Amino acid sequence: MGRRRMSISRIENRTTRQVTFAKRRVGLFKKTHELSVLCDAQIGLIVFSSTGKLFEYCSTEGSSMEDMIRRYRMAKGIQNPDNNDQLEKMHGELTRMQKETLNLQLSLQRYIGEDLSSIQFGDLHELEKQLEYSVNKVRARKFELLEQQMDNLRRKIKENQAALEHHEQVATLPKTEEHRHALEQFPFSGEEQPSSVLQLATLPSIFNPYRLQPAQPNLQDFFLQPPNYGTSI
Amino acid sequence: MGRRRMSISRIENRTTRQVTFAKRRVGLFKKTHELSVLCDAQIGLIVFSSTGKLFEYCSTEGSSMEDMIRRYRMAKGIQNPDNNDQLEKMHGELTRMQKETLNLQLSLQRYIGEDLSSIQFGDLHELEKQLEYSVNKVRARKFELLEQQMDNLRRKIKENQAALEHHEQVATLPKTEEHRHALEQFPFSGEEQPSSVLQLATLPSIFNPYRLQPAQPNLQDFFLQPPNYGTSI
DNA sequence: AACTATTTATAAGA
DNA sequence: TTCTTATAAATAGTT
Repeated sequence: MGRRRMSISRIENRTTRQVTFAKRRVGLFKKTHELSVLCDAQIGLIVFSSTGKLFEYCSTEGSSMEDMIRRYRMAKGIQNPDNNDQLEKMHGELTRMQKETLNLQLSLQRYIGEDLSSIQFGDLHELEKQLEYSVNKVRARKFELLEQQMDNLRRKIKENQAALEHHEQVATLPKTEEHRHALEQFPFSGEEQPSSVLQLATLPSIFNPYRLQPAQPNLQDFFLQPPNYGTSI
Repeated sequence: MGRRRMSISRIENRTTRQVTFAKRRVGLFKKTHELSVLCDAQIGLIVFSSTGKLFEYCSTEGSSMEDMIRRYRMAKGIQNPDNNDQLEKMHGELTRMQKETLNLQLSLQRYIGEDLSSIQFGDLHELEKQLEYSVNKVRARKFELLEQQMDNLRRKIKENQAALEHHEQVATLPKTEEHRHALEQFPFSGEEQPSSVLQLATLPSIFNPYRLQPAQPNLQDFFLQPPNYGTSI
């Protein structure tokens, strides 16, 4: 539809191509609009020029290209594959975690001696035994640490004494004071621990969780279950 | 471009509209293709007829409409807003829950007497006190329940005795056997509890979580942290 | 689905 | 660029 018949293949002349693009682009959008109006069709048109510029048309009824895309995907049976899958997965995980956390919280409550009214006698007895076992373990551990400290102190005293005796032979000034000071720097360090454990022991108190604060309430924003009991000690 | 000039507004005659749609649709797709070829443009065209049928064109170079959509969103700076937002949110929640669960698991470990090696002496002492407090609470509760049972039994015995005495006056057959049987049906039901608590007490054992199995390992599939310690009693 | 009178789109030129 | 115009293409109404 011009002065000359032309074959449909890429226009090599850059200028001509750009001019043609501009003209035909307008024509295409016009025809698109006409079709959508005349025939009551929903049309979305996305055009990227060879220079990368974006032109779009959408026969919007209030909505926009995104709605067009949604409808397109609906029609194709594609449910936003990548993203939706992930969402599903995450939701499942969240639900499971929620349950797990709830169970853990309930367990902790029992060990903390809260809300015992809902426990049957037999289970109470089991709980008592468990707690006794734990106390014994804790006491044993305390004893262990105390013994180690004692050993350490005894050793230090021995060393001190040896040094002192040696000193009395060599010089007159006693170094006892210095030793005591060095000891006070580390008020309790009974055991030779592997470094990783040492690190753990010096972590912030949030990692000594048995003195933890009540459960974070942030989930209530997202889900509907309201547990909301303090795990206070 | 027809026998008659026509205004661009919805064609009311259904048949005419559908015929026109078919004709113009072909024309539109042809023009779309021509533009993409002549001017080296990338074009995506989505058409829904008024009857809901989908037609699409995409100037694909190996890729398809989905790539077109991706490029479109890139160009618009939109990164799938709704969905991505939700993903972000969920991920945040999951991370928080993970931390919470980890903390709870660590707490439980302590109350169960496991992995005490990483606890400092002072904290051990606190833990001991907490455990002692819990044991006392549990024992108090047990005592409470026992007392209630005793009261119940005493009352039943009294009733029994009264009934027996009354019986000796009225008939000769003693009803003691029947009473004992009735009691055995409920081996331990000391207390008059509110119905909600009663319900809780008879829930499946998953809700008596202090005898719970080790933490569910399902998260390892999804995340990289491997806690994996049994919370066995 | 094919025809054709007419309108519309547009290639090339100004 | 934009406007003009000769001509190709599209298509409304008809068959």
